[in-house]
Amino acid sequence: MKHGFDPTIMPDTSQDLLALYLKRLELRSTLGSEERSAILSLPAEICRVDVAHDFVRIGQPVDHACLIVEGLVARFAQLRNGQRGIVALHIPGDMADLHSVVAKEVSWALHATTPSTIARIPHEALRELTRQYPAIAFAFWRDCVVDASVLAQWALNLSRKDAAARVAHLFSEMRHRYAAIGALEANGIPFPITQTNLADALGLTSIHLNRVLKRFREEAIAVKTPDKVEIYNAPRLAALGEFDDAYLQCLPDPQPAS
Amino acid sequence: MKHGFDPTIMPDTSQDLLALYLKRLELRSTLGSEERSAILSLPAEICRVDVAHDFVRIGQPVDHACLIVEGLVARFAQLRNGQRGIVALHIPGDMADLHSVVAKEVSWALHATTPSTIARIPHEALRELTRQYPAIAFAFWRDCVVDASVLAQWALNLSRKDAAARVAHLFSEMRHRYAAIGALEANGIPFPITQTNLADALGLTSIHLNRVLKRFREEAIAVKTPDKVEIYNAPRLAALGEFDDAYLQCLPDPQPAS
DNA sequence: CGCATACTTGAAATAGTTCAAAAGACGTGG
DNA sequence: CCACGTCTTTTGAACTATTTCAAGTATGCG
Repeated sequence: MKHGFDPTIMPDTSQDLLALYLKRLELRSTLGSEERSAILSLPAEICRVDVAHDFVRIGQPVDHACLIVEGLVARFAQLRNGQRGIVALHIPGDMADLHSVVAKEVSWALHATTPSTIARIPHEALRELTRQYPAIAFAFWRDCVVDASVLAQWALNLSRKDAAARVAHLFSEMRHRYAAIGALEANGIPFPITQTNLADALGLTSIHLNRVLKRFREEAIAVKTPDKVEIYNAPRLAALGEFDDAYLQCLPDPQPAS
Repeated sequence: MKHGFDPTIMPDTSQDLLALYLKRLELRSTLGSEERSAILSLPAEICRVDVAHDFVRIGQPVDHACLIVEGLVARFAQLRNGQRGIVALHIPGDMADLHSVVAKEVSWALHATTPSTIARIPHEALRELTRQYPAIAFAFWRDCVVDASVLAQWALNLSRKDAAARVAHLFSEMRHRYAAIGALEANGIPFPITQTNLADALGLTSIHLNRVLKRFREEAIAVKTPDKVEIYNAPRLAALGEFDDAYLQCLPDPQPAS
C-alpha cells in the first residue's frame, strides 16, 4: 500500500457511484437520456484512502479524476516552498479535481480528513464524453465554474468577516451542500475533521477556532464533535455568517431529497 | 448613456481584439488553424465604459461575455444584502466573465477602475463554437480553471499572509500577467486603481494599505502612483510575497513578447 | 499502561482596525 | 484663472481581534 491506496475494483457497484455523480450534475445541468446513460457507463476504479494521507500530490502526473464516494476530502493549495492551506472541502458526490481534466499541471493536493472512499475516473473517458456530447462538456465546465464561485465566496469571507462569521458561514454552507445530496442528519451534519484542519481551512489558528466553537456551544448555536456538527440554531448560524445560498447555483430545485 | 455604455460599433478593429483574445487562449491551449479562424470570426461589439461604474450588475440577465480591451476591471462578489468585495482584477486580453456562458445566474459585478474599453461577445456565438470545436470547448473550460486557480491562490494569501506579503504578491502577480501580454513598462506596470479599491481587493483597510505602500516606497521596493506601480526590486517583491508563478499555468513559453 | 495526538484554557504580545482630521489632487463652473 | 467641492492620500492615536507562547487535560491506540 505504498501509495496509500487500496485499489480494490468493485465493478458491480460502479453504477451506484456514477448515479451519485449523475445526480450531482443534474443539480445544475439538464441532460438528455443518451447523455445520462453515457455518464453511467463511465469506467470507475474504487479506492479506499487512508486518513491524513495525500492521495493526489503536487507535481505527480494524474490521468484520472477523483469522485468522492464516502468521507471528507480537503483540497490543499500549495506553493513550491511547501507552504500549504486548505482551499476547499469535498463531500460525497463531488468530483474533487474535475479541473485536472483540462489543467496542464496539478497545483493542489487532495487529502482525506477521515478514512474515505473515492472512485477514479480516467481523464480520457471524461474527455471522450465531452467530445461526443456538448451538453456534457457544458455540465463539466459549469461545475468547475460553480467551484470557482464557491472559492470567490470564500475569498470574500476571508477578507471581510471575523472568526465567528467565518465559522458560521462554513457550517451553513456545508449544511446546504449536505442537504443537496440528501445527507442531512437529524440534528446536524457529518463533518469528520479535526479542529486543526478546520482552522486551516478557515484561516484561523486552532486556538482561536476553539474559542469560537466554545462560544457556539455555550450559546447553543452549534456543537462540533469529532465527527459532526450538531446544529441547534440554523437560522442564527446563517445570519451570523451572512450566508446566502445563491452562489451554489443549484437549479430551481427538483424537490428536496426525501 | 443610461447604461454607462457608449456602444459604438467599430467592426474594422474587431479582428485586432479577437487576435488579442486568441493570443490569450494560446497562452494555455493549442489550437488548429480552423479553430483559430473561428475565434477570429466571432462577432464583437465594442463599448467604452465609465470609471467607477458597474457595467455588469448582479441579477441583470446577460447574453454576452466581456473581453477587456483596454483599462482595468474589477470583479466584485456580492451578497444579496449588498455587501461586496473585489475577488479578481482583469487586464486587457482577459475575458472577465467567460463563466457567464455556462452559469445560470450572474453572481458578481464588473466595474471599471479606470475608463476602459470592452468588447461584448454574444454567449450564443461562444456556445456555438464550443459545440463545433471540442478543442475550443477545452480552451474555454481551461481558462475558467486557471481563473479558479488564481482565486485559490488568492484565498491562500488572504488566509495566511500578512499585509505586506499580500501587497507584494498581488504586485508580483500583476507584473507576471502584464508580462504575458507584453505590456511591461520600462520600470513597472500599469495599475490604474485607487488605494481604496486596492485595499478592498487585498482585504485590508485603505489606511493600513497606505502604510504598507509607504514602507515599500521608503525601502525602494515599489512605488504606487495613481496609474501604475513602479517596481524597483522585483525579486525582493516576489520573495516578500512568496510568489510562485506556477498557478498561472502558462504553457512552456512561446518566448517572451519582445 | 504509556505515548501520541487532539482539545482546552490562560496571559502576553501584535497586526490591523477604527476614529479623527489634515493635506494634496482634480475637475467644474463662475 | 481662481475658488470651491469632492475625492484620494497621508498621518496620528486609541482600541481590539487574533496570534503566540505555554501548559494542562482528555482521548484513543498499540
